[in-house]
Amino acid sequence: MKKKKTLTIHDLARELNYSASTISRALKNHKSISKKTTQLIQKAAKEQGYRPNSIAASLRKNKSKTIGVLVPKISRPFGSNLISGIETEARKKGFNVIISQSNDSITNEIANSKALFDSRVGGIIASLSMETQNTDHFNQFVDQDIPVVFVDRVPKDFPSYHVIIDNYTAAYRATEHLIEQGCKRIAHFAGSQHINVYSERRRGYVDALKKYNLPVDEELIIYMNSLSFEEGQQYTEVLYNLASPPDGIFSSNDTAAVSAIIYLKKSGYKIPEDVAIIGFNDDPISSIVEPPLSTVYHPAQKMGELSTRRILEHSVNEGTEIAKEISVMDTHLILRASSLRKSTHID
Amino acid sequence: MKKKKTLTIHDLARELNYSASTISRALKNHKSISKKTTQLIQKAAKEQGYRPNSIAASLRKNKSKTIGVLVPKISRPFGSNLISGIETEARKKGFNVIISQSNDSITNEIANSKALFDSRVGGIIASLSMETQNTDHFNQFVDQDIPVVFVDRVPKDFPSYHVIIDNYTAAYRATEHLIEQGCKRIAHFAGSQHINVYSERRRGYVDALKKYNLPVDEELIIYMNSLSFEEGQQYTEVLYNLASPPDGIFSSNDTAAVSAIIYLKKSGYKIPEDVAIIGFNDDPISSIVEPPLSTVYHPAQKMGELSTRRILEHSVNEGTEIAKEISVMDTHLILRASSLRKSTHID
DNA sequence: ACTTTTTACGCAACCGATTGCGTTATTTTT
DNA sequence: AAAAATAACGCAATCGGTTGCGTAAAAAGT
Repeated sequence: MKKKKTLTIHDLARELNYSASTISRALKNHKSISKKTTQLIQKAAKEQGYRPNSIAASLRKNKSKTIGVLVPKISRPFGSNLISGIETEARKKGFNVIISQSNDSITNEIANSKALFDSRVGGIIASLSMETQNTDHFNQFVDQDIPVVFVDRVPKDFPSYHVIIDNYTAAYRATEHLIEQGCKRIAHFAGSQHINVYSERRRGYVDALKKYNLPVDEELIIYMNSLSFEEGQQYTEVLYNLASPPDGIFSSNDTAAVSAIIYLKKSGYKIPEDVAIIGFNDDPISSIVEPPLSTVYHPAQKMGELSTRRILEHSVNEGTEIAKEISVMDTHLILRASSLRKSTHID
Repeated sequence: MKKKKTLTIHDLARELNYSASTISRALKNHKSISKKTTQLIQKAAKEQGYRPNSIAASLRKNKSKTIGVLVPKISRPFGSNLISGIETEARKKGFNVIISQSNDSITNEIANSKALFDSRVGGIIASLSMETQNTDHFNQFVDQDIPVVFVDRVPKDFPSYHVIIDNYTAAYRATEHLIEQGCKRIAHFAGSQHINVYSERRRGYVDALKKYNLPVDEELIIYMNSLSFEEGQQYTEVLYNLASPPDGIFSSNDTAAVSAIIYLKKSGYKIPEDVAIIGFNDDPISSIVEPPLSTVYHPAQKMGELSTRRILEHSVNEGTEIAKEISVMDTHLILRASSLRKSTHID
């Protein structure tokens, strides 16, 4: 099994009696090379299956056509849809995508950021881990003029692009919807409050209650660590052992919302009559659970595409000053049976 | 915003009065450098935040610590779990993971394989697109002694590692289970038959029927293109407009199985009493649908981890002859309410 | 005390493409 | 016809580590 040597521009140069520079330029359609020569070289390259070594090009140009991605978990719908969007947009422009996941650990996030830096990515797209409070490990990129785009879970202050949704308004609308459906005591499944998305969702929830003159009862705000299925079940039980349990739940994600639906049905509650529920994200399970879960559409894939475009723009306008620039993407409520009470239709 | 220059070993060399070779060796704990010098250099490197340029190393060594991944769709549970497993295992060993998705198009698959080759990946893990019948585009890797691992959807003949499950036996067991539950007319949702996983599942289904002396009725075998939710609904309708509709369905994936459940419930059928259903994959929706879907556990994450280990082994034992070597991973039935008839318990 | 080995490092080529600058040969301009 | 401009290409340095080979000094062996 002898390794066939890969063809280089030098091999082509020797064979065609041109210099390596001419080969290189011809392959890039550089204008200083005559049409005839260019065609001849490109033909030969193609026939012999020449494949450029992008490692060499990256080294020379001191930057690679690669985008580094740093997300909490790839296997969650948000993570995989985000990455799918990034991949789609990146590949269109000939960029590769290197992925990494922090598993919501700051230690991993730091280690991964170093690995991505070492491979000299041309840009980085990151969604912060649950544990991340300090973002110094992203400074190395800024120092090198490598564009950083934070998406969804973003830091408070960092001079870079942000691609987010309006969590506050979405949460406000979701809560308002439950109120319109007649809910008087609405619980909220909240996440860690140092993460922007969860604190904003809580804020929207609280403000909606206030707006409609409903009391804000801290007893009804459940702070979860991971908003997992198990946590959802566990805290739903707690909630419905209260003296006066809630008649509505706004959950910060679909997983916990679905687990609440399943738990409550088993306990004999009617959804949405006894308890109206709305989630967040529009994960696949939300349309499968019975009754189907109302939720907030989360444009993960599109956020990935836009984040990538931000990186590529910067890559073109080399040296553009990086400043904080925020793109807010649209979301909307997806109303399904878990929150739509018949009475509404009768009204 | 002037770009800080990145520190190189040459900078360190100048500053510490050593040659670049010594710096390089010291950082790698090469034995030919004295302990004292090694410590001194490592200390200085750390203090000044030296970060190796892995692009340069890759060029020189003519191979990168990078694994290329080629899957049909990242956003499907199988794709994202596979990638998650790959990422986890690769990062442990300091390898990066470059991803790409074919969206089940052979054209994309070929283009992506070229892109991965151009970036000189150290190995490649691929799951074939629906359209792939010819795998010549993977020869370039073999020619360069770059290890290729095919996973799940694999070609018939290709001298490389394969990581698969025993689709035949899993399908046989799933069908057998339906028969044990009393089904006499079992339909099968099949995928494209040139893809190993789908033809094997069909084969297992057919052999189980034969084994139990049930007739194989081609009318009950539905060949779908994508096994999507929509296709599932569409063909379930066809199936239940037959003169004598089936009393059981073995679907090649969960998505179509779930769509059948939903369609059939809406049409007034009882699951599993009228129709017992079993799917394949154990996607999250399968445990959420009502009744919960029986299915075949598919170890996507573990398959990713094992595939990665195969690549890394080869990377260590440089020049190992690449031969066809197949790893078959365990699966098992997950039995839930969609297929468990009460009568069984009464027997 | 002299030879052999080992230790500790430096030299310089190399990986493959890119690019600023320079050099002819050919055209165009005046 | 001489000067200027342009076209078409080559030279050689460069990107940042890596590594085979060479060498001087120190240690070990006889």
